Amino acid sequence: MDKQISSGVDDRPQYVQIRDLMRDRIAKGQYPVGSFLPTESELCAEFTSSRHTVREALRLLTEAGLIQRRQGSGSRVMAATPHQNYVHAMRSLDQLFQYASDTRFLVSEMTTGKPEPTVFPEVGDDVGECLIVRALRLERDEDIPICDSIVLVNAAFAGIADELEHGTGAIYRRIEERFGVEVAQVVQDISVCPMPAGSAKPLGKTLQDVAVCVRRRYLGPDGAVMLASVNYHPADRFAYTMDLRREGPKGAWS
Amino acid sequence: MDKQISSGVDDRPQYVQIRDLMRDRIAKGQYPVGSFLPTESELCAEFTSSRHTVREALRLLTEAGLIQRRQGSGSRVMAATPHQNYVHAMRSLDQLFQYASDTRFLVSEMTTGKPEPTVFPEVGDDVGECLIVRALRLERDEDIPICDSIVLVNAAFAGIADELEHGTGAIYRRIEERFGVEVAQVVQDISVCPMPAGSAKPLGKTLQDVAVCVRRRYLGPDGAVMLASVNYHPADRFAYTMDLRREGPKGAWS
DNA sequence: CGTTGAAATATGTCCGGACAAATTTTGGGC
DNA sequence: GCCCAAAATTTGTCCGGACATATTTCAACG
Repeated sequence: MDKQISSGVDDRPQYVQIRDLMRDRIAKGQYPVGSFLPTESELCAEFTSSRHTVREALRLLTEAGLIQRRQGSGSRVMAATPHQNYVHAMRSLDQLFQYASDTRFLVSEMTTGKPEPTVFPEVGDDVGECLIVRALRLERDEDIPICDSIVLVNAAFAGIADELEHGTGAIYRRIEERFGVEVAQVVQDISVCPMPAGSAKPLGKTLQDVAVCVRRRYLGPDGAVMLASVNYHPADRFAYTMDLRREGPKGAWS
Repeated sequence: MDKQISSGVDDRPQYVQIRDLMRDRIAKGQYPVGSFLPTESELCAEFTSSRHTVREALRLLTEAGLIQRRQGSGSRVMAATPHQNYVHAMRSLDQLFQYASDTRFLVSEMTTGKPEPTVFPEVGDDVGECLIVRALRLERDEDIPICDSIVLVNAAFAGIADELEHGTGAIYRRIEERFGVEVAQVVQDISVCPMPAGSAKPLGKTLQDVAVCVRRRYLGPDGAVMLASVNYHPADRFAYTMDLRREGPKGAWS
């Protein structure tokens, strides 16, 4: 059996377990914002893990913006929960758009028919039968939904339906590989809107929350729409911070 | 002297040198998009480094979105260059906030007191009396409100109150000029939220609309908050479209 | 020819250790 | 009390190794 950080069976990697435990402690205020986490050595002792494993967990907490680390000083708690507070590299925003390769695609509905003009106003009226997929993207190793998606697949490529549920990676890329075609152009439209009724529940949000809506159209060399998608993201994932430091004072933690 | 990955003196960490070298190779097409990088073992041999060091470099390339790694498979090149499109888009989004120099500042309320912790959670509890200004920014030559602002001015700089209503330009800049101090650091936090009740009416919006919230803190050299502001923008000003016409690299757009 | 299962391959996880570099703390001198 | 140098502390970098797990390859089989 795998080594357990806390009681109960948990076959996830140790560093994920440690990260979650520390994240919970931070959220509960056991390590208040502004305070310092125990040193790596102390965490190694507590979890009976190697320094490498502990550092891996601390690195995840750093990327999540919960802590900041400084050589010679320690690990300081910067926020109690992700994405709401201040010092967070802009990199994280960029990473939000790289989710396709590393996430699970959980299909909840798959039908064929004409797309609703209100859902896909950009594809026009002259389209015929399409494959329409409703799915949730889940973060790797977690059950956290990244976005609720409605995907429209041109009938010519409806053959990928059988591998949508289990495959990984971007759908357009699999279409390219399987059918030997190439996406020539992608148009993306980003806006914010109230959380749609259909997306609130699967995303664990309410109608009072806000969604970031990302619409994409993938066009072939002939200009025809190969693929179109509407993605509703929980807006709080998009909060980000820019540190516009000008030659900051050395001792000052931002 | 440190071990050199390439010729010449370079005191940066090995994994940074390896990352840059691999990044250049990818950019030059030595490892084309879609191809696989050498295995970790091969890279260890080439650079005479440990696997840990090579993996650190590969991790950085992964975070940059240049490669994608899969257990059992290898490291696949996903893009020749970092995601310029998104970076560019973020920059333009940021430019939308460069309004301060060209807008009118319409003060509706000016008081002194302790800031509400819910409005300015980032300044902490230990602040004393501050100057608190509620104002609307109006587009130049128009009466269209750009955003609803709540500005917190450190008591030490409350003297600028008299010129707030008529001056132009960024407030922090005027504080710098008038008091001979310098802002050492600016931290900006962007998120979206439902339209706050107090901002809906002045902005001509309803509670069902969405607001883009921009929070800024201007810190002095000693780390003290000189100025803090919360700005609520009508979200529809921020919808925008990107044309990601692709040339060559098949990035991970999803 | 397709299928299955074993072997080879490649990355993921984890260990223990060593030294380097940055920061903080300590203590002596003024 | 303040300043400066030495010591202690803490994270950063790097090494070598081991086993686990996912994928690919390939030969044997039907």
